[in-house]
Amino acid sequence: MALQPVSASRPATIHDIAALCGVAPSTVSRALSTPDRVNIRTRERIQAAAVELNYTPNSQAKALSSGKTGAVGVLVPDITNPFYFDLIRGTQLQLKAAGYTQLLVDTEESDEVEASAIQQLRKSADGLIVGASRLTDEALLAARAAMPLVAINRDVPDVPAVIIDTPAATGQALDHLISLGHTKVAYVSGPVSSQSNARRWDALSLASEERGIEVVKLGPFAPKTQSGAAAADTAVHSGATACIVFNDLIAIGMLQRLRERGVRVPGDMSIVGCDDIFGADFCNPPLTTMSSPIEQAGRVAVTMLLAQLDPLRGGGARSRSVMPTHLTVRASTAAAPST
Amino acid sequence: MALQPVSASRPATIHDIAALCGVAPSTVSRALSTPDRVNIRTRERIQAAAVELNYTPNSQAKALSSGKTGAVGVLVPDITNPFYFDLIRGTQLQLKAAGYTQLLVDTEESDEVEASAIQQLRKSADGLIVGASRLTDEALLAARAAMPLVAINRDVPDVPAVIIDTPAATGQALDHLISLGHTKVAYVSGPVSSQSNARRWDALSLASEERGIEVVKLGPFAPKTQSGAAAADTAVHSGATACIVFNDLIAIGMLQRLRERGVRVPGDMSIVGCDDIFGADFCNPPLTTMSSPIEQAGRVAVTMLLAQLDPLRGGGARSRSVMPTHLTVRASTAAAPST
DNA sequence: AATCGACTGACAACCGGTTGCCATCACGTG
DNA sequence: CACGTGATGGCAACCGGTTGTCAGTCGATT
Repeated sequence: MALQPVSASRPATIHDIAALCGVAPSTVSRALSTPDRVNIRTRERIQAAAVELNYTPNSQAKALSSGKTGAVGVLVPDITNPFYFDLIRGTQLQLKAAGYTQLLVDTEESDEVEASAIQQLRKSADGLIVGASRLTDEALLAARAAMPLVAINRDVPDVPAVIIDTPAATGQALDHLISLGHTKVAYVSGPVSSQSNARRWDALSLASEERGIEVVKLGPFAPKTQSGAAAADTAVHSGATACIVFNDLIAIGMLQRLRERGVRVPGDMSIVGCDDIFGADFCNPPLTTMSSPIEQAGRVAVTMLLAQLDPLRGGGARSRSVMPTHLTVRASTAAAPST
Repeated sequence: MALQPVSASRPATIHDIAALCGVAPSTVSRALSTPDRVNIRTRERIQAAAVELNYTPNSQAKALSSGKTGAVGVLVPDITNPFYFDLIRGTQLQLKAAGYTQLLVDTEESDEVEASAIQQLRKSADGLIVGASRLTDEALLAARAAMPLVAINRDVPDVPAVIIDTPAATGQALDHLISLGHTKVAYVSGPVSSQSNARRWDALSLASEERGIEVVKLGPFAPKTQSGAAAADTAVHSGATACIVFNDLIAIGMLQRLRERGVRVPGDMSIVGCDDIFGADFCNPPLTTMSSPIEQAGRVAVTMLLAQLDPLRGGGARSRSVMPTHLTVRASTAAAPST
């Protein structure tokens, strides 16, 4: 595509094209959106004029009359959480490929902000992708009833969702720690309103029971590096020799605090993070963590949403997609200290 | 605000309210947007009905008739670059406070994508914030002529801009390295299309001349951690004992590569990054870098843009804002190795 | 009491498209 | 040659608001 300069004059409308070609505006509309409905010669004249006038359809007007906005809202609790970077990139790529615009909203980890954003977006978006919703099951179901929606990391019956299966990986993480000789493990938990957190803890306590090992729950902690200091102190005090941490942000914060306190990682304490975010590979020591295909999850969510929007093309749309997760072992885990 | 459940029925319009109150739609419109224009009793009846019907104005329709979209486009070259996280958060916060919606677009470091995004946004946004534009000066000026716009880190006459003054900090960085005894310094450069890169190099070569020290230019390299490997190898080969690097992403990548190669940082080679992004404080070793008030830059850009949009309120709107930058010394710089 | 103007509400046009419906026309068929 | 048919283009209503204009009401002024 040639680099069209942005002209300063008023953008062209279908009326301008119509006047230039001596046809009715409705014919222009058809020539551009339902080409078969118009004689080929007229159509070509119109298309040429459209190019000449550098015509771009007004998306507002289009949305108003057709009811389709061509936009999809993407809600995330915290834009600055690197976890969501990859998610956002995934949705952005896939939406763009399908000709949709992404409306990104930061819900600030608040159910109220989230609810009002959804309300707002009912008019301005065709569908929604909701990351780690803080809404109640009922509210999410209601939202789903009002408009096409795909949840990410939120498991509610009848709400289409992409689930990153970190609970399954917690078993792997625990086995990894057991194989290193750890006998007392702590789970450093995230926000209470996070369903991922609950699911992960459930899976972990079940797994620990099966394996006959003690796992204590610490927290909750906010999913930020700054929370890592408090988490680290609590972990040390708990007497555990290894921690499975809600996410890498907290884990990285713990790493820093532990170093300050002279607690060696992994010598004195092993740390397992979750998500394998940007930074997990170059922090000190590099973090053993549960790797998630986050960007792919974003792409899958978009695909599922578009299938809802356009059932014809979507075909056999899945309403639930579970993304596998695996443990990436780096240098923050090692044999338990000998007592 | 109460948590309004999202209802499944068709959203209410001013016509619904009008019917309920037995007035004309135009009166409803005025009651809500020009309250003074309507008798207080009618107004209150209408407002009550609006609340009861859970009315939300249709932003598309509003945009179409009023010409104001209530949205601002924010263009960044790469969403997954942590530098832009902070910028995005800054713009998001400030825009939201002013009642605007943020339309985030990733231009993929491409001038073509950027130009077409701007073209697209002319209709759907009231103004634009363009981060690190890849456009030519002329194209950017033309865009500015077509719609309100604030550039970030792009210095073009007559284009309002927020400039993060990293060039000034390069002098500090160089002095820091000189004081540590370094005599051969390399500048690891970023993309050729980046104006920040050019400005930084200019400032650096000027400063080096004044101080009578040799600075060689390496690169260009893409602003990604993956480029760090190539950059590190080139830097080692150049014989320099210290590098000032285009940004922290490349610098962090270099850190990793240098460790792999057994080159000690800062023992054998000192590294200075730029931007102080997420991760610069916890990489290994923690990075000496030029800290920028990035989130603040985003907020300032929004303020400047809103002043353009609403000259009445904006008052004495500045058309250029320079954000100071300072050197944050961490552990990636130390005395030059004795030969 | 007549005049004036402020206040208030309704009507209708408009923003830029989409779409149902109808009129026209050319063509093929019986 | 009359008729049916499909292709093609125009008209007008509509999406949900905004806004200019006008008419009616009412109190105040002279």
